[in-house]
Amino acid sequence: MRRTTLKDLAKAAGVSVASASYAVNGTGSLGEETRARILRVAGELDYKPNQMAKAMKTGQTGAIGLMVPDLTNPFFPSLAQTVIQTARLSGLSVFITDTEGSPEQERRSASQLIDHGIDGLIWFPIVDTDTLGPLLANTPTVVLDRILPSYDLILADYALGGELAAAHLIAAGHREIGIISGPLDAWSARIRAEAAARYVEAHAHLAWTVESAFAIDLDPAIKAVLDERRATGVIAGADLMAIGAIRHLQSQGVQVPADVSVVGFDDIPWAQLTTPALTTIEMPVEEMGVAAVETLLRRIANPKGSRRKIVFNVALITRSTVGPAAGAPFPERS
Amino acid sequence: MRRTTLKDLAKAAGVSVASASYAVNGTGSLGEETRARILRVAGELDYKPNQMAKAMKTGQTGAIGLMVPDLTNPFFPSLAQTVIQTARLSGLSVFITDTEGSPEQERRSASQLIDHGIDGLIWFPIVDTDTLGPLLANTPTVVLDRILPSYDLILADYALGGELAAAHLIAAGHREIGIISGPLDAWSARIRAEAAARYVEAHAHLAWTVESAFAIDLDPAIKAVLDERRATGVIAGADLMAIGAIRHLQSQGVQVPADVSVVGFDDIPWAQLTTPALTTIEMPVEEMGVAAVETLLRRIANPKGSRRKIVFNVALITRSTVGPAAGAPFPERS
DNA sequence: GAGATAGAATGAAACGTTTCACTTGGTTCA
DNA sequence: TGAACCAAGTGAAACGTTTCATTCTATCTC
Repeated sequence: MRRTTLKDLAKAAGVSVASASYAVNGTGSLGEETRARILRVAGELDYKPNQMAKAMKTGQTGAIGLMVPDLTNPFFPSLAQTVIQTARLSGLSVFITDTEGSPEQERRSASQLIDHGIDGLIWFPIVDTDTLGPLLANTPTVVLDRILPSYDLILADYALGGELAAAHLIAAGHREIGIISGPLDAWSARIRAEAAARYVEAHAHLAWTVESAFAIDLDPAIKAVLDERRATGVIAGADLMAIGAIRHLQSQGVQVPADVSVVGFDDIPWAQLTTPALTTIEMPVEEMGVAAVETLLRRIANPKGSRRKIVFNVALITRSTVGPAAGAPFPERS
Repeated sequence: MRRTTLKDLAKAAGVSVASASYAVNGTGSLGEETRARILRVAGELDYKPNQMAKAMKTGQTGAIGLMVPDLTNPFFPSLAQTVIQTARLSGLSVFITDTEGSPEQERRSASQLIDHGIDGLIWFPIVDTDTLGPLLANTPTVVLDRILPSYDLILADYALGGELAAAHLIAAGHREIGIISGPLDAWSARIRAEAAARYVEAHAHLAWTVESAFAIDLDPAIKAVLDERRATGVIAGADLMAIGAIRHLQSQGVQVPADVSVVGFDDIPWAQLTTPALTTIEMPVEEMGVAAVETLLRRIANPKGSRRKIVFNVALITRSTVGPAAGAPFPERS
């Protein structure tokens, strides 16, 4: 009833344990016919190598970790899915952990993963500081969406995204534009907001900027700013916040996009579902997930290679939350 | 630069390897003061037990698997999140795998997980047949939302849910009711549809039943049935399908709920976001996730114990997709 | 004071692999 | 003919733990 071990296999095939190991792994130098015989017997006995023993011997577990800040943010399940699928192609399993938006949890999760002996880690950090440096010293790691220079980096061109969003609103005639940024201690949020702000200031007027968590529920303070109606166009640093803003505006009887236009960021699946459907900046989640796994694999194979940084493109997805600036309450400036 | 091993620790503390092991694990019989000293040295050396070696010796990896059909269905990330969090409380890590709605993938995933040596498995099967029986023979397993009698089962009272949905529509005056069921080879879908149908037939009239995948995109055939407008009330076997139906109806100029009322099932996070917000049947995902982990832990501790079946309650969440039956095109009966 | 007893600590085997170093026997070649 | 070589196969150590069986020492009991 015990699982068959290499020793059982060796005995059954009448060879040494070493030969059995070589046959199973396709390594070593074995006669064509012996190898075939061993493999046949292995099939009959339904031999499956014990990964734990293998892991202990080789130090490789065949598992990688994926740390994301919040699985209920619909952005992350998409990412997780492609990571899982891509990893599977290489026979790797994926430990997923939700760091709950907290650097301490991040640290706990990381050390738990490392204790379990992962071969590598794909990490979507909460903030821009490398809080995990010493912990990850021996673990090949690729970082998503944050600038931590000591790792391989998978990014998207968020500066472009911010400009695209701003340009789109301005092209629609909006002159007073507000920005709801994500937490500024996160690179992706900061760069989006900065690029958008710069563009707005150059071509129109920046009415206000506020900072928000990546969530649908907006702070009362932010709602208050929205209620002042000083901007006819709003750029949100994430679709979740855009949706939150739209819902709030609508609840106050403000029409989107007739009264206020909104553009989001991320193109989460929900973005198509809202009414009106959300105009937003799309980032290639699938490609980023695939790139993350591939880069990790490369890093595992060659821990000392030079760091890699891959930047993906983003694109404006035009749906229905941006309309022409109507009854502009402020004087046009040419 | 090598990680400190038990042997290093033993040498540094001037004791045997065995003592070191006992001290670290709090087992064996050691003098109070020796134990303390070893632990202190362990702290200084930052000793971390090598889980792989431990796993090989004990056969326990401290990891569990979670297999779900589709991570992009927003129902599952919520589940995954609670499972991860609950597991973490017991120091367990979670392998997540997406079975992509396919029994073959399910089989592949399962054997991959087993090879990696999981201590137990939480499984949300695609269909009702135990396709994995032999594979899982030695792996403690709990099954969610399907009736596979040889495992521990975590369920919700979907029959009640179906009745609640039907009763709600009927109470609003609807007499012609259609059902969009999930795949009938899945228990949860079947039982919802059957209970709803039974209730409808007893108290009103069942206009039609169609079967759909758990997805937003509905078959043309289903859209055609919707277009016939033979029902003023629609019960969908999942929120995703309900949303799909509402979107289709709206695209045809049909008002929800003025012309047609819809109730969904699951109460996924999106349900609050649609316009109008979805009236649906809520199931306690968090509690189910927690129960799944707890049941699994119990089963791991006692593989031979009697099977457990936990059934959770469901509740109707009233939002805005159900309204009074207007201009009923069919004669009221009674 | 001798034997028994209990607590404290240790030695070493075992878990299932991988892999280095080695043997064996046959072939090649000068 | 024999040295050299090669391919095929083997033995055994090692990876880092856990844990059984054992030893040692000090204390207790009669």
